[in-house]
Amino acid sequence: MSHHTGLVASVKGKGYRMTPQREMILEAIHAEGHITADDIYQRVRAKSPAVNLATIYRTLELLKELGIVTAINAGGGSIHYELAGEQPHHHLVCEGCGQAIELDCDVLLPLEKELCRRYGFQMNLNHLALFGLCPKCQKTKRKKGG
Amino acid sequence: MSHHTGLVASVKGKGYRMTPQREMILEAIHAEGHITADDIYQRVRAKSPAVNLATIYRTLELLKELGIVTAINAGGGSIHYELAGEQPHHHLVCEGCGQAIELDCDVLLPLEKELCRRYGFQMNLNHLALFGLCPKCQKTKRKKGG
DNA sequence: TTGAATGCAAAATGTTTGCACCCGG
DNA sequence: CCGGGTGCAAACATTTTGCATTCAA
Repeated sequence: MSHHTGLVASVKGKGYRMTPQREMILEAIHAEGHITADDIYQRVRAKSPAVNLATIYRTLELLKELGIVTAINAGGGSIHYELAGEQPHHHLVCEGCGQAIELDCDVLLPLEKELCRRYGFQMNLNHLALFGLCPKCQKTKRKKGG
Repeated sequence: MSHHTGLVASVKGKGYRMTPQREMILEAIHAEGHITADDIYQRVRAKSPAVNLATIYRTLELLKELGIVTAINAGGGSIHYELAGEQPHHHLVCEGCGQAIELDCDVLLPLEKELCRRYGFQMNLNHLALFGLCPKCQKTKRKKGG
């Protein structure tokens, strides 16, 4: 009984088949929190070398449609995926080293309110990626000549 | 005498050559405000069919290094470029109708401060796109059944 | 049994690079 | 003149697609 049993049920419940590939993919996403298609591929291949990258992408597409995972375009190459349904949260993506820091969603509430008040704009809080520099890379940049 | 004369001077002033290609590329960015590499390519090709896409990318790379243009990763495929030096600004992008509302940058200052205080994260305020629904599309969505 | 799911290979997309030639300063 | 800039072609990285085969239900 693995930790993503509920997700397996989600897929089956919506009339889709559960395959070992899909189970491994869900497991990988669950384990990493957020992960790229290729990282899922590496992880799955470690268990089962025959699995194909196309399957990863097709499965991710399906899981997106089912609302089970969300895509995060963190910029700079590849898309990250994570389980939806987790309470909405956000990432601070470092433009220096690429790491993504998790961001408590309450940090954004004042901004959400203000956008609504000033522009009548209803901000999408499903998932947001903010770009910038993490503490470490700020230092590095200062050394190199910023 | 075109409108991007100052930009041409910027490039030459920093010891780089000004070529017809670079001039057309600058003109395209200036004309569109923000634009993808491929859209620059189309625009430039209309004037001068021999120009190569690789030149567009190499020029954009140079212009970025010189601080003349900024790259905006708006998610979903291709990177947008715009002239730097414009005062930093942001967009509220409506997921319903696609329109982009300009956003005063002072709205983001409290958030910037908080991210710095809580995470030591230095947010990139060059250009930000926030997604959501404009007032009109909020109404539409309510009608259709949201 | 049977059509959804997979593997494989090839294509599409966006971007980068090596190299010989060219031309702006 | 000469090194930076260009065109061209090919490589690259990520993602998508067509098709024959396989397997979950």
